[in-house]
Amino acid sequence: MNLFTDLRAGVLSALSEMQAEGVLPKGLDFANVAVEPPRDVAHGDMATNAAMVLAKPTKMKPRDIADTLAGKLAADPRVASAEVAGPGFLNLRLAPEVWQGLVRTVLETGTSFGRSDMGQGKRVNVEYVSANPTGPLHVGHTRGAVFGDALASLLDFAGYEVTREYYINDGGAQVDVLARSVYLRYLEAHGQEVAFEDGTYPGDYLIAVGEALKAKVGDAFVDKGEQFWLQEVRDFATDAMMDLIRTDLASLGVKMDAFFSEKSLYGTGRIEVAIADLDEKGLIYRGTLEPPKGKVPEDWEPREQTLFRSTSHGDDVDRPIKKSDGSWTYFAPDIAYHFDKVERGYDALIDVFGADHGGYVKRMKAAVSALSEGQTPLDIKLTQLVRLFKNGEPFKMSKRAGTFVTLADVVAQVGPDVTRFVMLTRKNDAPLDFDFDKVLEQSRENPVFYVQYAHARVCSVIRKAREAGFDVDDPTLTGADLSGMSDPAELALAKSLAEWPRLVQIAARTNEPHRISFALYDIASNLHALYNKGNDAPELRFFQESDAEATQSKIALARACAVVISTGLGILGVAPVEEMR
RNA sequence: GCACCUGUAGCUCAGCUGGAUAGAGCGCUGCCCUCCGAAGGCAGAGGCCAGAGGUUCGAAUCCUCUCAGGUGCGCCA
Repeated sequence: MNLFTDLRAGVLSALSEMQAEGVLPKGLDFANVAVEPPRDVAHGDMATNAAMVLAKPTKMKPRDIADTLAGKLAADPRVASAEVAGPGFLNLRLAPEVWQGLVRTVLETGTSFGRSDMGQGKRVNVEYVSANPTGPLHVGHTRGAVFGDALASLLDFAGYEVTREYYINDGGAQVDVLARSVYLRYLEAHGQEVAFEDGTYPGDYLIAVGEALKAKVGDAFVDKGEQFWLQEVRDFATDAMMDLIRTDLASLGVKMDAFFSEKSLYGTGRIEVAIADLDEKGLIYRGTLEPPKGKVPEDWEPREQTLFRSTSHGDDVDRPIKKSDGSWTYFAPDIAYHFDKVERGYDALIDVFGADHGGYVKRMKAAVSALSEGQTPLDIKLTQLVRLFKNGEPFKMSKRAGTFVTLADVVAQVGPDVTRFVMLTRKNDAPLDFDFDKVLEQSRENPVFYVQYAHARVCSVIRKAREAGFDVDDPTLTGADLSGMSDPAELALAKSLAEWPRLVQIAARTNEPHRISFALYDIASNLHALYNKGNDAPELRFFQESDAEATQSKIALARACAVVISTGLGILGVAPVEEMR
């Protein structure tokens, strides 16, 4: 149920009636007719732009169309009044029963309120995190992980069939570096003095891996050349790193449906197949790229390479898929990976990258467009930097200074729920400030607290009513008499709940889960406003000590609010709290 | 030099498929607690939506150009 689409259907049927009566010509396009909440509440509950949209094609005056439409809509029992305003807006005021019915609907449908079939079961693959398996996840990864996970849940809620996927970059040179670093720790575990030079990972997290390797192979690799151990240590180390990463993700409540190994593309002909597909389409050729304009690398010299004609699918320059020595560039396995995703038959692909991969977007889109012949849309969401603060002071992250902040650090300090919510309080393409102290503050400034507090308040009221012996279970609340719900603060809260299904759809359509956080904040502030109003107006309090019926009717609204907050937090992957401590 | 992202109140940011007088929090100003719902509440001031053109009945939103900040730019992933 979505009040706005319901009302829009009413508007459309009134419009076609007008066509049947000859007031409006046939064959009009109603696609741009919208029914939306007006920005200014003084304009009513709903507004439609129908008259203005249709004025031009019909060569009629907007106000004439609006007047006739108003007459028709006034006959709708849901509409209390319909007024023409401004340049031709039609403002609708809805009958109180509509809002009462809405609260009942929320209580009946529970956490399914706002679910939709918008996605029509289409299969979407959301790839996120995909961090190199060379160490623990840090703060930047955390944002990508939270964003991707919430987006996946959001799309699921909007009726898509979602796969959450992680691409393991275990095929490149960085895993050789990892293997050598683990080997050093292994030697260390055997009592040797080792030095970590440039090009190795000195992090402490590899000490345990070195020891585990010793436990597994004993001294078999000591004093042996790389050719004896590199491959095995590489596999051992990447497995260990992936275990670490999975543990990190689990601590945030992120669980992938699939892990895809880059390594599985090498030596199996899978890269070759993907490239051959592009070759058949005439998009692979040998050539030499122009040097980049402006700042040219000092060692730049023209080289003939194997190139992908990505410019034919919207890229700025063609991209190399083979290095000058004939080996694959990193782009080649990525093409093969996306080819695999296309072949798996997804209706849409989404990649979540860090902002530093921004330069990679066009070529990836070009590749998917070419591989799927334009059939599989790929949306790439970039998550901007996270700036860390402590007590309002910027907190620089540095591997060398040992102030490297990992996902595990963040979760350990503020908990998974706060971490997730805060990471979703900005849109993905804006930088995010994360202050370790502020996110734990209990004040209105802190959206996490504010939203959780709203939910906890409702729970507390319900507990109180139960202690008084009132029946405030959901089935009872659903049947409560809501006819007394008429205070502006009550109606404002009900209206913000009515917008929930619409907001979910907008968020899903734009792939922007942060809209959920803002919607929840809005609902929470309406609840707090109503609660505060109860200070001066005792008749508005949710808990009416001597009146079970009034309590049930008031709590029905509060409970509906809690249900929606809980639903929204569920999409964000945050557990609602029942009391603040 | 080119590409992508960003630019909205003093600060941090929302803003729907283009819709009416552009919103919130903080900060600022002024009111409101003996107790029963102040981990606060109510009200107010504060804007050339970076700038200039254009499209439109209508632009913060779409197009072009300019300016400022961030990110990236063949043989790193």
